[in-house]
Amino acid sequence: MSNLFRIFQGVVIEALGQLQAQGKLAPGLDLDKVAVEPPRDPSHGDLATNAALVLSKGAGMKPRDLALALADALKAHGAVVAVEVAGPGFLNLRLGDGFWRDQLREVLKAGTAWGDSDLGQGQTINVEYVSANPTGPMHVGHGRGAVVGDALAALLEKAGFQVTREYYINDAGAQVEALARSLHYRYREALGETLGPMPEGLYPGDYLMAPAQALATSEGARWQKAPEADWLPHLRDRAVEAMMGLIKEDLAALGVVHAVFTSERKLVAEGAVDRALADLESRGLIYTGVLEPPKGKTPEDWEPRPQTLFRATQFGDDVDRPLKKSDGSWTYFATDIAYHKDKFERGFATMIDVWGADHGGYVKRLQAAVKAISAGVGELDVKLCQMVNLLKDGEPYKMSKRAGTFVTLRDVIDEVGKDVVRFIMLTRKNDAHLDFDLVKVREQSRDNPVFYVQYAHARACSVMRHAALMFPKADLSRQALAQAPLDGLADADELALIKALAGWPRQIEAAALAHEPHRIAYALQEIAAQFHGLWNKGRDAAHLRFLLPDDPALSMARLALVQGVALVVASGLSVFGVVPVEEMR
RNA sequence: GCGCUCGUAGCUCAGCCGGAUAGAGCGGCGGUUUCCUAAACCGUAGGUCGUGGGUUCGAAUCCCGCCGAGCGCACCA
Repeated sequence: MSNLFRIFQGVVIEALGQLQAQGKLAPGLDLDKVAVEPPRDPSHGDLATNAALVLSKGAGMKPRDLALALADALKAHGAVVAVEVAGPGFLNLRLGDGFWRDQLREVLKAGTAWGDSDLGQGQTINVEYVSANPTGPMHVGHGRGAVVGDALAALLEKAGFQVTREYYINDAGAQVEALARSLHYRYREALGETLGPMPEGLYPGDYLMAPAQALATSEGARWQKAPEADWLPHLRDRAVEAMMGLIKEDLAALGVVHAVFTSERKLVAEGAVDRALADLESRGLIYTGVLEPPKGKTPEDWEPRPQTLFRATQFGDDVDRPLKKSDGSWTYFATDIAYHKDKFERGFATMIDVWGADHGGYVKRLQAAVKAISAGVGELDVKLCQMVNLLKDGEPYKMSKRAGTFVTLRDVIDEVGKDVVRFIMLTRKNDAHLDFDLVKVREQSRDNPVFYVQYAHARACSVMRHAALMFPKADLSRQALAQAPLDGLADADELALIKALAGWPRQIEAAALAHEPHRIAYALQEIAAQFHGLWNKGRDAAHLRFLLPDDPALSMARLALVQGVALVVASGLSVFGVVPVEEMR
């Protein structure tokens, strides 16, 4: 465990135990609320604990008295150089410079594994993301879900969870039948027929032309005049296969690879839906009833009729939800229940789904279903991704299929590169709108976070390269730097940067627990800002420069810090699936 | 009408399962600058955290009402 805040939480709890053993503190207190965190204001110290505040009531002591007693106990710890009671009863701890320098050694020893955590204890988590309908290439919005899901999966892995990346193929509904008809249409064109514009409700994009041509070549005209019922299943399979091929190419271009692809059609064919619903049925959670129309917005063709309903209201949903369509087939919800039951039975008590925000109204019912099919054990977290506003130099870059300015995910990746796409997609909370400016993301300026963070890494690498020239005989490997004397690192900003690097494991754990990969982007920007700030100090004050030709020893100490920065930036970028650059072009 | 997501500085947004004087970038204002290759740097002004209650030692954070924005609302996914 490298999260020193968790380590010191243990230290505090141990100290409290000592007080209890000495009869200075009441026994049997609930210590769960005792937290150790960084103080808002660094001048307050390095660590702060609320122990006295949260325990005072149960202990029957004034917070300040408890704090003073705890302070005495904590002073015994070797790394602690000062303990102060502050405010209403906070305890601020200050750790010695030597402790922090040792933390930097730990960073160097760990390399990009710095921040890896045992928090998850190998617990399995299923992250389902993208799951775009196989009806065409991915657009930019899908790309956001892809990046968020992928980074979240990597983040959880770094935090010690065992993650399965999964894609659910919606290959069973009316949409893929429309896709099959669209393919048939293109197929007839490929065979030489001249048809008008694609009928309403079909997929008019030209991405079906190649699969249609392939179909015409390999299977000839046998489906050209045949009745729909004869060719539809076959063409549907061909079309889905082709579209999944497209999607996988797009994902590959983005560096996203799923471990498991689950087919809705296959799930239905194997009877998973029947089994899941039989299970619910046996527990009395399914009934036939008539739903009220939504108040204030009654659909025009509303007709009260009995439906097969799941008792979602028993699990926190607002109304009971239909499982069968009027034609007798399953609703999407019914198959989704089966799918999540399947995931649960495959060993995933914790499931995360990444969806577009327009599916927000669907969250409650599926969470209700997960509770129902897992006897309350399973947990579903849904991350909703808001829209991506594509801009070009501040102007809206409107996407319109008709005007031919439809921008696919692939277009954007080809234009700015996968690493830029990935990073930018993670610079906002998933549920906030995201502006993606094709021009600004390539600017080399302070307000372009991709550049700013990459530049920190490149600058650090640049300093290392210079060091190799300046001190040709020195061993600059991170292992060697970890052994170097670091006493020279004494400037306040240097120590502050070390503390930021030392706090990295906590950032990883907090982001992982919250299922919020975007926090890593902000953490990286802060570390980059501190590093650039330190570099800039060297411009005016020559004695603060990293490389001092006349002082190899101090240079080595500072190179340890520079190398530490590069490693932490690389550690964070690896979570994002972004390659750290060694120099800016 | 109901539900979901949200409402923080002029703009774009952070704010870590409640914590100590609310942060960053851009923009504004005032300076500095060609420097370890580095496309700048330093300083400064600016906020009733939509609003009204409540819980708490303590609320931007949790609960309720209201206002406003986006999304969704049987049988599409």
